[in-house]
Amino acid sequence: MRVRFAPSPTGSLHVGGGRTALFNWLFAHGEARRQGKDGAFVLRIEDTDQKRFVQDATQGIFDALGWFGLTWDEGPDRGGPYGPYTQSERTTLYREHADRLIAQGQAYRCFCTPERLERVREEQRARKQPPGYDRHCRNLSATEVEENLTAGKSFVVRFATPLEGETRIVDLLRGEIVYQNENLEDLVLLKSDGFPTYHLANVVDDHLMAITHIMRGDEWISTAPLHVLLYGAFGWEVPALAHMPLILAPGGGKLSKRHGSTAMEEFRAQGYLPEALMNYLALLGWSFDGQTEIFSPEDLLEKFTLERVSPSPATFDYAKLRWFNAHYINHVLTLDDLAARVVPFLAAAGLVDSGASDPGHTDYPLVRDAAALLKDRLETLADAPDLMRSFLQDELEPYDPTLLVPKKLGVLETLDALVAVERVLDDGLDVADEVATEARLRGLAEELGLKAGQLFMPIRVAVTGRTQSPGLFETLRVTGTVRCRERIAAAIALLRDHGDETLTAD
RNA sequence: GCCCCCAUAGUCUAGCGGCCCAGGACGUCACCCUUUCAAGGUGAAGAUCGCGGGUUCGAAUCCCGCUGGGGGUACCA
Repeated sequence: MRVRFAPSPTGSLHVGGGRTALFNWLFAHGEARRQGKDGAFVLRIEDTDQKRFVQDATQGIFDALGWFGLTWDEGPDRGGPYGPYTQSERTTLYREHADRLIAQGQAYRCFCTPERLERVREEQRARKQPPGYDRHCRNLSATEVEENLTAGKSFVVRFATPLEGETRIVDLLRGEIVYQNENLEDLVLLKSDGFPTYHLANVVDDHLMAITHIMRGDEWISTAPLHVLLYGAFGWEVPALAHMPLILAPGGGKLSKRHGSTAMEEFRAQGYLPEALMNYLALLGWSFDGQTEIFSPEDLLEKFTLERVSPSPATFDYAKLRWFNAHYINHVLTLDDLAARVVPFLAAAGLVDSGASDPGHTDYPLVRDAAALLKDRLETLADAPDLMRSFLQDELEPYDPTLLVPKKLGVLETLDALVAVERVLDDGLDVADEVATEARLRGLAEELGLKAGQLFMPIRVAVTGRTQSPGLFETLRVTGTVRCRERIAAAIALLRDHGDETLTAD
């Protein structure tokens, strides 16, 4: 069984496209191969629209799919027995096929200008008729065609759609759908610039590339009968069709920038793990048993069946994606894996050297320790710089001194408490020993007549610059005795500097 | 306007005639844990299965209509 993913390089890969690619990949490398069949996933670039072509988009698609974890068996970059896999390199093929249809009388040259087409449509709209091509050139005589040709008029090639009867398509997810031919149009197969439209190129390539199953977005379902008619005109067998449900935006309609990220590369940049995105996207339209939620790529390969893909459109839920991502960070990734993945984000923030993902690097142990403390509150890898900063730099970012003063405690008491902590550190307390540190600080709280929390909060703020952090003692341990000592001293100085105003305000 | 698709809680879904006065997950709320915040644990609220007709002893499940949402209606894919 052979499937294909056929994006057009008009921009970055949309999550909808990413999911279509995923389902194709899961079908070929999972379902097909499990059945002992040959399962090939073909990547084809459909760059037939010269106006919308974007220079580096193809590379961007390769990168996005590669990051996502999909591998293709045949494609522009790796070749294969049915190449070339880029449509702009196959234009003679399409022209030959268009000519063949003209010779068979199943396609014709249309010399109508865009202006005329527009005028016709407007008149139809004015008369409240369905807009569409009026088939003006469908019955031009051979001599008329010759005249136009010798006059050098530009033309497109249109398919001569049957005027009556019906066309049936079988969608694997929906069953049979019947279309009345009278409602179908004479679609353009070849544009005046000699490039094919999607319809021609797609049908020709899918056949020539021996594609057995077409799994594509739902937006193609209404042109499917035209494609089936085309297969028929060529005398080819129609591949199995399955239209994947659309992904909708939270408020309804298409998912666009307005709602948040839409491109695969954006999710990557925002610190989403490919396996979390894959898990989430797989469950948007597919389910295994309605109970299981967590599926590794291997699980998906093992469990995916096209049969269990739902035909109804699904709304993209950013909150649930975040949950999956946090879950993978916290419960699925190993610490070493997480540390390595977090480094690019930390490096971009200037917190560590980009080589720190190497276990042999001097910064690595610190990153790993910090990751161990913070993994339960990282929703995305991009949260890492902010949350891990205090462990990775000597100097703390400036913070509001009033944070040091806990509720129900005065500035002077807080000052006393911090001075006491400083003394404890000077007496040789080693924060590397969490148990000893906790015992000593709890004891200190008692000596000072404070609740543990009242002592812990000023320390936490002094050491991290914020009121929220992992457990205090592990935080101190990873921060290190020297930095702790410096930061306590800095906090004391800070409180003294702001003492006057704070005291009078108190 | 015309053609087509879809329709279970705010969201993703299980369900394919009786096991369902509907199960799981996200989100929400509460409680527990607790040095803060998370994470985790427990629990709760939330769906007259879009509406109306049928078919059937029996329907979320089958049929029809309606409504709603979505897609297409390009020399874009």
